[in-house]
Order: sequence, then structure tokens, then C-alpha cells
Amino acid sequence: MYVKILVETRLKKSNMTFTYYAPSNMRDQMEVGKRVLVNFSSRIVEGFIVDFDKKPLDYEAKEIIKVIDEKPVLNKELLELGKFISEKYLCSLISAYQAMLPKALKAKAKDNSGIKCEKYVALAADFTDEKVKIKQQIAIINYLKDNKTVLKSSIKSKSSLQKLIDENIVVEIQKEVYRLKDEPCEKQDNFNLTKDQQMVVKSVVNRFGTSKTILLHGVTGSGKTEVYMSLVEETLKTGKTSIILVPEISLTPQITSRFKKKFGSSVAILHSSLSDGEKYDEYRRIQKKEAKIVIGARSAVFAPLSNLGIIIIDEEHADTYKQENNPRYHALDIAIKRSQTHNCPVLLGSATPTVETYARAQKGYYDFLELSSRVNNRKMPKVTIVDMKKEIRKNNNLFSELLMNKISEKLNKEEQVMLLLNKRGYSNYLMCLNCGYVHKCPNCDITLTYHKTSQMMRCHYCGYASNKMIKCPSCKSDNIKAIGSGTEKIEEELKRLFKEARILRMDADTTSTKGSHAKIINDFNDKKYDVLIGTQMISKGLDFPNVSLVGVINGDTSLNIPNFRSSEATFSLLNQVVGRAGRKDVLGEAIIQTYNPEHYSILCASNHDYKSFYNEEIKIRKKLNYPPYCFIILIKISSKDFNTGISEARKVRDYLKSNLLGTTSVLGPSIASVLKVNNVYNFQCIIKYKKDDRLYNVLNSVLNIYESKSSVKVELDFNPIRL
DNA sequence: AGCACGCCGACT
DNA sequence: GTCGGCGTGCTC
Repeated sequence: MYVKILVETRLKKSNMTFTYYAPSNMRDQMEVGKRVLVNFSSRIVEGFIVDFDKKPLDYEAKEIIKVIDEKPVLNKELLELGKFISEKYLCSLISAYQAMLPKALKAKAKDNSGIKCEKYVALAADFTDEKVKIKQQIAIINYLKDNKTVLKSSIKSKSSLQKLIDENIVVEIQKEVYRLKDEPCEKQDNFNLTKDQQMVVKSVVNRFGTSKTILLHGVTGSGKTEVYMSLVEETLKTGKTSIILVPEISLTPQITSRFKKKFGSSVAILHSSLSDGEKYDEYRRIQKKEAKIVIGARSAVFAPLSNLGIIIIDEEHADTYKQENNPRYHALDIAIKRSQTHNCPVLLGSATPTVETYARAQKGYYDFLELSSRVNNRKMPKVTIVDMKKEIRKNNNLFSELLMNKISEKLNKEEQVMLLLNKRGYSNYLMCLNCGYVHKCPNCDITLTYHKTSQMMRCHYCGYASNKMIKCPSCKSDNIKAIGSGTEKIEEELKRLFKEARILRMDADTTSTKGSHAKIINDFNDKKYDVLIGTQMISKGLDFPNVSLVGVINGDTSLNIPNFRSSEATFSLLNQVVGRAGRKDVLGEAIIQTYNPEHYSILCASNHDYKSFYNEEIKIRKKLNYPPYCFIILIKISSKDFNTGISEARKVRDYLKSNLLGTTSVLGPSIASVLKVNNVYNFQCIIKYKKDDRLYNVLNSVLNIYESKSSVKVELDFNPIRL
């Protein structure tokens, strides 16, 4: 018997399979979707069985060494889904399969995350206790009569037990165990839905059994989570399963714990901070149909649930749903594909949907539902915009007078404050005031960020670190100044201004260790701190009832990034963070400090006005021909040599221009957002198109031309987030 | 990713 | 005339 095996090679042709011989003693184990161990080019590697084959004519097939899995790791649906991904994003089939699986089930994984077993003992089916005379042994038998199956290690008199096992009176049982202990928590969380929420639930339930995509536009605090929970409950009633995607699971402990409380052990959580083994355990609970509800980040969209009843994508606009390395898939595309296979709806929830999604809903391509008021008619926070151009004349470059006064007012009332600054570290960079020298990363074309706590300068791209610049290496002056400010500096400044305030900082630097996220969130929730300073990670999904003031230190940071989505990103971030203020009975207030007080992103966010924002933004997208008026593909061309990079990029552009339709525009080459990263020079071309039948063929041939060239790398990004 | 094969410079 | 540099291509 011959089988086609897919192994990990980086060649694009590697959608090509390799034929191996399965000896007769393995035949009944051969099944598509299982992994096997094979000799491949003088190495031993793992691969997937994808098909069966005839005996090859022109070469001698090698033998399969071993079949790894008892059950296929890729079921029929996932096998098909992988093909879809490799065709849609022009990536290799193997990379698609690898992306769908948890680490423990990927081909060529290291082996320590497999099934964990514990030994149990029980009475043999045909046991007789006539022969048993010894007290100890009788005690064990009686104990087993009452308890049926018990953990072997729980029986203290080991020698007596062993004797019983030897005489076949007691049998040993290997049982798979899950590393994550199911914390017993009583199922609870009964809530009453508001009229609006009930309407939404009803509308979605009406679409059960169809593959409709539905946008739920709900303002912050409108109770989308309750809607999701109720929909999951309805789905369970129909005997079907659910997937709930959240932007980043470690940031949403509050949502996951509510689901756990309500649905108990039928919830599986695919958490990025789980170990590989723990993840595998959760995955197996899904495969075995023990879990009917899966909550997780992007990759949870591949959860091998059969019988899907609904896929929910919370915070639909979040850019974490796009994978930023190969295969660059978007979870929404995958969700829609799966919804078509399962005939189940996809529900997209957001207070600030992407312009593309909203436009599709307007056109009727998606169905549209709305939650326009907050639960219990709580008021939206009152937002004040502060013009920092005026403040700077008063020498306030970090905190405006208003923000200062408000912070001290809230501290006096023992209410909590959140401050957003979307930049970590202490300062953007260090500059010599004498000659203007700025320390750059030697590997990347970017300035080093100064981190005061560690007295280091770091590159946020490649991780390069260097000691703080004390003397200018160019002119030897010691007149060094920190330019720009990050979360560290805000923390320091705030501690100086409010000496008795308890201040907590949350950014990539303080949350690098396991569990630190949760600790910060819990500590702040327990009011161990008065002020939480953080980057955008404080804006997502957190619900602190005692926060009455949210301050945005610099509302412009995301506005000045040269990218057609920067207005959208700014609006979304501001709207989101402002919504954190005043969630329970405290009226919320928010202050946005900005140098662009008249910009529509900022004005609309301050009025909680999505529609006006959308109307402004869509005009600009139309005028400049950006999505949703076209599709964009980014082609990244990179090389260790600057000149090779740019000349090959020009060749790519010329090739695309002469082979694609005239209605498709090819832009570039230009320098990528950062020219040099890790000593590799990056260039890019951009394709804007509406419809082009030649596109996939042309792109495929570009990839084919470059796949064998090691001096130049060409990568595609469909619908890039950043340009 | 490895590893062999092969074509050119440096040196016994 | 031989050793070894690494650019190129293949892996059932």
C-alpha cells in the first residue's frame, strides 16, 4: 500500500506530496489526516497522510517508519479548510495545516506534550474473594466494592495491592487525565435580558440553520456579552456547538469566567498562556465532544467542533484576528467559510465595526442588528477634548490643567482613574542636544526606545538592547535629552505629582510573565491601586466598576501613523477606552488630550458617534480609492542587500503591471514601514483591484519565480492591516 | 531545513 | 594537483 504524505518543506511546490510505502502490518492504521514518521532527505520528520497512491514507476518509495496518531488530527472538514486557506492566501498546504493545529499536534513537534496518564485500580470483573484471607487485602477489596475505580496511589498498603493485582483480583486501568483541573464552580449567572437584547437574540435565533453573517453594532456597555451567552444557550438547546472568538483571551478574563460559570465544563478555553500540554488537553476535550463551547483567540476559529451552530466574533474590528505571519489569514474569512460548511450564522459584535464590515452591512451583504442604548439606561461618559497646543504654552506637555484637577478630584473621592498612553518605555529616543545625534538600532532602521527602569535602550522590532547613552558617541557631549514620552515616564511623573496615590502600570513590559496580566487586573479591581496607566491593552474588554475617569494622554499617537486605517484605529481606540469610564452607578468622565482637537476621529469619539465617523471616513476611502472600494494586496520584497532588494522589487512591479488587467493598479516599489529589520531590507509593492481574473495566476507565477531564489524573499499579504 | 554536488581560489 | 569555500538544487 502506498500513501501520499505532506511534509514540511519550504518549497511552494511542496503542495506536492511524497509517496511512501506502508508495510502490511500498518495498513489498517492508514487513514487520511493522521501523522506519520518518515525518512525524508536523510532526516526523520513527521508528515500528514493526505491521500492514497499507486506504486510509483520511476523511483523506489521509502517505508513509513511509524504511524503517530490513533485518530486523525485533521478531520475531513479541516483537511478541506486547509486547501481553502492555501488557495485563498497562496500559502503552502502544510503551513495551513500547521496553523490550524495546536503545537502538540503539529507535524514535527517535540514530544512532551502528549497524553498524560494516571493509574487507577478496580476489581476485576470475574473476581472472587474466597482465597483472600489477609486483613489488609480484604480491606482493599471492600474499599473497591464501594468506590469502583480509585486512584492507585490513593491506596496506602502498596504490597497488598500488588499481590491482588498479581492474582488478577484487581485490575489496573490507565486513564487519560487532563492537566487542567476543572474547578468545581456551581453553574450560575442568570441574568435578565433587556427588551433590546431579547430582540437581538430572537433575530439571530431566526437565522439559525443559515450561513448568514450578521453585524451586531452595540455601543460600549450595551451588554453584548449577555447576548452572546443567551445565543450560546439557545444553540446548546438545538444540540449544536458554538465558537466564541475574542481579540486576546488574556485581556478578557471577565468574559471567559462568566461563560465558565454559566456553562461549566462544556466550555473549553483555548488560552494563549496555557502550556502546550494544557492546550492539547483542551483540544482533545473538543475532539471528544466533551466541550460544546469553545472560547479563544484567532486560532480558536479552527476548533474541531462538529455540528457548529454559531460562530461569534467579539470586537470584530480588532486587528488581532489577522495573523501577521504566514499564513496571513483573517479569522473572519475562516469563520465565514466554516459557517457555509455547517450552515450556521456568524455574528460579528462591535461598538466600532471596521469600515469594511459596516459597509457590507449597509449594502445588505451582511445582516444588521443594533443595540443603541446602554444597559439600565446608563449614561455615556461625558468627554472633554483638551487642546494640547494651548497647554504647551502653559508648559504642560504631559498633563493638562484639567486632567490634573480631575485626577486629584477622583483620588479625593476614592474613585479610580485609568490613563492611556499608547507607547511603552520611558521615552521615544535619546538625542544629543549638542549635535543632534540619535542612537539607532544597528540591525534595524529605527531609533532605540529608552527604558528607564532597566537603564537600557531597546529596539522594539528586533529586541536589540544597549546601555543608556550617557555621552554622545559622535561629539562626546553629555547634553543628552529624552525626547517623547512613554508609559514609564507618565508613571514617574504621576508619582511625583501625586505622592500618596497608588499607581499601577500595564504594558508589554509589565505583563511579560505568566499570570501577570490577571494579577494586574485583579489588583486594580480589588482597589489595591488608584491609577492604572497603560497602553492600548487597558482599553479592551475590561470592566472596572469603580473607574470614574479615563484620561487619554495623547490621542494623536495612532493618528500620525501613515496608514489609511489610522483614523479608524484612532476612533476605535478612543471610543473603546472612553467607554471604560463610569460603568456602574458612577457617572463616567473622560478627557482626551490632543494636538488635533478638530479631527473627526477625535470629535466623533468624544460624542460616541459611530455613524458620523463612518460617514466621514467612507467619503475619504472613496476619494482615495481604499477598501471597501477596492481590495489591497501587499507584496513584500526583502533582501539582505539593499540594491538587490530594490531592483528585484522593480522587476516584480514591472511583471505585475504588464500581466494584470489595466483596471488594476500596481503601486511602488516603496520602502516598507521600516526599511531595515534584523539586517534585512524591506520593500513593498501594492496592488489595488476590484476584480481581476488574472490575479491569482499572476501572483502564483511571481511566487514560483522567487521560491528558489535565496537572496530575495517575496511574501504576500491579502487585505493588510498596515501598509 | 540539511546535505550533496559542483565549480573556483589558495596552498602543500 | 588537492583541500575546502559556499552557491544551487533536491528531498518519495
